[in-house]
Amino acid sequence: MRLVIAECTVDYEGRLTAHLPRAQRLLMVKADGCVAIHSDGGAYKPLNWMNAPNSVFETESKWVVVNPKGEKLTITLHEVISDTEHALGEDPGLIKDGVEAHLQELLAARPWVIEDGLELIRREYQTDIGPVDLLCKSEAGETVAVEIKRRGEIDGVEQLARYVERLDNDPRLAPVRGVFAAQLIKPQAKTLAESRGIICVEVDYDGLREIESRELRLF
Amino acid sequence: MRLVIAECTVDYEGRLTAHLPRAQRLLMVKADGCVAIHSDGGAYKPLNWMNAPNSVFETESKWVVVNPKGEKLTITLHEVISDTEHALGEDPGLIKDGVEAHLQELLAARPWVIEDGLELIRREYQTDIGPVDLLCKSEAGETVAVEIKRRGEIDGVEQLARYVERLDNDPRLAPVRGVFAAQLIKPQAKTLAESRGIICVEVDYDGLREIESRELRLF
DNA sequence: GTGTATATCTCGGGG
DNA sequence: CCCCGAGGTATACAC
Repeated sequence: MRLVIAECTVDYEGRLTAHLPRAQRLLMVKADGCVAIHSDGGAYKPLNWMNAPNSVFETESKWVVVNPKGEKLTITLHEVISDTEHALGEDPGLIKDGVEAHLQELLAARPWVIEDGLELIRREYQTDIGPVDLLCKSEAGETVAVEIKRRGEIDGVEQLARYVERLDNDPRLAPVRGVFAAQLIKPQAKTLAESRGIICVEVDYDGLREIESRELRLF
Repeated sequence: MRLVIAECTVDYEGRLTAHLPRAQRLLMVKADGCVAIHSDGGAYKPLNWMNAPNSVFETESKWVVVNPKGEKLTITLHEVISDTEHALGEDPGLIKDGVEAHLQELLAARPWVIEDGLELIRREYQTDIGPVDLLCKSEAGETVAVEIKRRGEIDGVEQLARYVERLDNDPRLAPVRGVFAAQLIKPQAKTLAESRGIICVEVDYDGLREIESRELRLF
């Protein structure tokens, strides 16, 4: 990784046009060739950047970075304050826990948590407009499409409504109803869900993990 | 801005739980206190981070970063290879062009580009589920809700459909129809729009800018 | 490759 | 403050 501290101006032309007036900034060039220009504030997002794959053409006072899509980043260097390089090697990568995929796993194994008597037919059931998180059968014999989110917002309700509409046209599945399951469901999403005939269920993630670890300890 | 190259392990507990095994990485600390941990690849996104506002508690071999929401980032330093600091000063900031706001401005001033005889009533017309980009009146006297996007995708059509449904319930506005205007509209979005009775219009952004600059030169 | 859904999204604006 | 929408979203995954 190369780190350059420099007084620079920057121009980007691509999906939009953008310009950075002259100032001191950090230029970060990673091993894969991607370039990021950071100021001394503002979270982790750089002011400007160019992702790999790209090509860097470097002269004393100017870097021109282009990519195959025709985007172009031009960095004009007025003064270089520091220029260092460190070989970091491959990173073993981030280990995550607690995202939607895990919530889906937990619920797929325990669909009765969502609704009494619910039985799983299939996870990630494919439709021609995308995958339904859980396809289930209710105690009364209806098909139930379950959409799982960490945070339940309007988009998720729309997504589920599209699936239910599509699935309900399949005579092998009809009648189909929808259940929207999330750790937290926003009021707007609840209102929209109700008007679409979709049931909302708020799920206790920590409680589910508790149950999971108890089950694991039994075996 | 402080830049540290170090062999480290990292743990994050907050909105999720995440762990980074021991490896060499860049630790970036900005003037506002935010911390980002970068590997030597993977675009501009750090492996792990903590945004301002936060507090950093630093000892020889460990940094603990906590924020008011109760999130916690723990960095264990096994070996520090480099530790430098540079004062960059305030950044004048990015100047952008070509985003949705500008497209909306251009169309608000020339609604006839969207549809012959269209007249603007109001920009950012507020409804209880959000703002409509342009509210217009057609030559035939209907109300027309216009949703403007740079790239027209399914989400935008759903959003517009919600607005039209809501506005059509207002007797002062009814009948209301929708027009979906974008530089480029994806086939799926067109199909969905058609099934919702929404008209699609593809807008020539560069052409509009041409017209704008010609108009400016006249005055 | 396109299409779809997720994200510790980030960021900015409005109430 | 939260809510909402846009983003050069980036990223992963299925088809």
